Amino acid sequence: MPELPEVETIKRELEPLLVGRKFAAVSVCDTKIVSPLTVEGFQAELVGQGIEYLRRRGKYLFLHLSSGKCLMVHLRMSGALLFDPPQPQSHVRLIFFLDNGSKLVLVDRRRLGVVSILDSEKPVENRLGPEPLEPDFTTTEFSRRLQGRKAPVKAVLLDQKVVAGIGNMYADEALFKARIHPLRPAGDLSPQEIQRLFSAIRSTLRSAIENKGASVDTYQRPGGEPGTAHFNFKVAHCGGEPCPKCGTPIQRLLIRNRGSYFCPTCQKD
DNA sequence: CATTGTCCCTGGAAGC
DNA sequence: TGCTTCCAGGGACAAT
Repeated sequence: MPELPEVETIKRELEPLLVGRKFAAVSVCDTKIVSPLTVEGFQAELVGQGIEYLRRRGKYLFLHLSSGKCLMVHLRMSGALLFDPPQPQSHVRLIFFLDNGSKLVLVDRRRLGVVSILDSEKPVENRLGPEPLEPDFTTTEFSRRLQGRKAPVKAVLLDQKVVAGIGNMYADEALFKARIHPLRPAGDLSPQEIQRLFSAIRSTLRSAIENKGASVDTYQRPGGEPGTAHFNFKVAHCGGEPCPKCGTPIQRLLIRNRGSYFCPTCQKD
């Protein structure tokens, strides 16, 4: 499930392969993914367009086109962008043919992924909070965004308007590292806890990027390789296993219908 | 505005 | 063995 580190990895690895290329043709294998555009409308926006640069914002990926518009891609749960896959793939939704004979294939087993053509990043930007690894994300800013919120801190971390790019796995990992129980009301955290969580979010995401993302489900990099970040997971998807710090079995509970993993000893209520 | 619940979607696992 | 049911979860959206 691509979260910030996975999308960042995909962006970095696709960048040298795509920038400077042109779209020669586009095959739409699943018309739902380009909705509300028609197949013809989607193709008309892309064919002949050059790819000038790539940008990631939260879990969104943008390919900026020579027309000034951009192709927005959100992979959601099961999407992947594969560059020149050697084997025929199942669940192919879109094929982008480039002017050098290469192709970029969007596969998405569960069909939750979203693709659209936008005039700018603005509509997405307006829905997102700060980038957790950029300088404008500070403890003061983070603290201000948690202020007064009564919802569980785990739920608030998943709110993309608070911080962009954190998903279920990295929220659990950051809370464990900061030793904070996922059900604590976000607005009740002490300044020390906010500082710990702030640092934990950043170090968890940075380390995951260094490890090229976590291949827990269907995530694969554009060349088909897995990431290795999941080998460092302490709690995420580790229900029943002993906590690496104290040996207590990792517990799982549902918060807003999201499976949440934590150590009941290290993360006190 | 903050918060909560529902829906989308499908392959694999679990249950009968 | 074969069928049905449940589950994973990001984010848009509606309701309160």
